[in-house]
Amino acid sequence: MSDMTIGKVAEAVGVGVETIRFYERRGLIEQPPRPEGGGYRVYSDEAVQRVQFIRRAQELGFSLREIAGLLSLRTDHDTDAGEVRRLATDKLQDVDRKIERLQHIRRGLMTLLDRCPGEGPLRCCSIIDALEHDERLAGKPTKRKEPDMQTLRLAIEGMHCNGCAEIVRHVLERQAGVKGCSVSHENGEARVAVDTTQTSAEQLAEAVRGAGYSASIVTKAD
Amino acid sequence: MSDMTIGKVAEAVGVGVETIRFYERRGLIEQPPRPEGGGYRVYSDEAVQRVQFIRRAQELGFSLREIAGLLSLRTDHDTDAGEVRRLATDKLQDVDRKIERLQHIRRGLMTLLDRCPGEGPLRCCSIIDALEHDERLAGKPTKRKEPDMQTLRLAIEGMHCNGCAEIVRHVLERQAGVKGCSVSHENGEARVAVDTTQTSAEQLAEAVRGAGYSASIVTKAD
DNA sequence: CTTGCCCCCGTACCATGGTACGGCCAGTAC
DNA sequence: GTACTGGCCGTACCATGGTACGGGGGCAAG
Repeated sequence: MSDMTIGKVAEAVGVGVETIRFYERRGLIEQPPRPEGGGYRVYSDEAVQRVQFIRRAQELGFSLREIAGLLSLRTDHDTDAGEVRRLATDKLQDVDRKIERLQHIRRGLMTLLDRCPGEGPLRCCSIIDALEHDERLAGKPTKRKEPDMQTLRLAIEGMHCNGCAEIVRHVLERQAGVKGCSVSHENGEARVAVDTTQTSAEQLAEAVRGAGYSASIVTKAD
Repeated sequence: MSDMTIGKVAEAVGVGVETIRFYERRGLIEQPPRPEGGGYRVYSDEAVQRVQFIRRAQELGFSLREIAGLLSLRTDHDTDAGEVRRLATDKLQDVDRKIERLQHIRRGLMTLLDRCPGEGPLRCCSIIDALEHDERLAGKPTKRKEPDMQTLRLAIEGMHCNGCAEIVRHVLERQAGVKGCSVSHENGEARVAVDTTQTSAEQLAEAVRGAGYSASIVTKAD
């Protein structure tokens, strides 16, 4: 398996030869040893591993720049696993933001399709109409007047690990009006920054219960 | 309002001057009339409308190329509204595919974070480990062996308008295993296409209740 | 009539993740 | 030995949606 040419590596991983050279230029993989005078690159199994690492990380949504970071963390033996975890949670938030944005777009399209007759002459087309004149499209989701931000605290039982805390955090962050929150599995507590014109401590607690934990209100909105 | 320079138009719409010239180069807006010999561009209100049209369409997820198509449809009086609707539904599917892809990524990240200790030396890091050796990553979320798709029906009370129906739809679509659903505020009913190996009618009803509506099961999985 | 702001144009550049091309050389198979 | 496959290298190019820059000119107010 060792001593492969670039073409073999590319085939093994399922990418193009040019792609591997591209990763090399980007500093994601180091130049493999070569016979002096510069003949063919000679790759080992590790190189294949490395390229697969890159591909898997890409599937998780990491950019090449971020993957370069992951790879150097991996090599650096002082790295704490918490650091990697932090990168992963950052990426999760990033993905959530993208999903949120797409769902906003989705709602817009649905609204338009809802009132679209679906046929007839163009001047009846509600979609074109909306794009031309509309304040409704931008107007509808923007009509949140004067948010009232507060920080609420919930006591939560039943979280066994950080994974649980993570789940609770995501449940909370999905709630309307929640701008951010931190959940500690050690303390059994969540602190939630929330716009109380859009939700209440009760609703948040209920959402957490819906995810299978017990929740009670420590500090509620005044 | 008429006879504006490019800067005024840009300000009115809230984009950069360069952006307008860029749209012009792309053929999205035609060269406005100018004094012979070529002085400043003179824009009318229509130009502002047109740029706003472009921006709104972008907010709905259309690319500039697609917007060029929409604009020419708009000008062409033979266009049937059905054509526009088709473009919008195509885009909706497109958005749904992107959401689907992001949710796949999301599930992968969550799986990793679930089994991550969150601290300790790097060799214990399950995330790096997974990226290095894993078939599990692709394996875990893919190990949905033989999904069992069914259509369930829920009776839902408390939906006052299409906005409510929309909320319910989104709550349902967030549930694991839900592939699609339609919610009618008139009928007080939701039909949900679901993989019953991943969730149940009860869970879905509970999710709807969590959003503040009452839900009962009309047709459950067999 | 001069100052100063805005606009003109063409071109280059940003990030992102590659893909393509052309001329040349390494290695191998017959 | 020679033909052929495949690797080497630098550079250019793809789409996407702009942003930046520099040298020049229009236009209006003071």
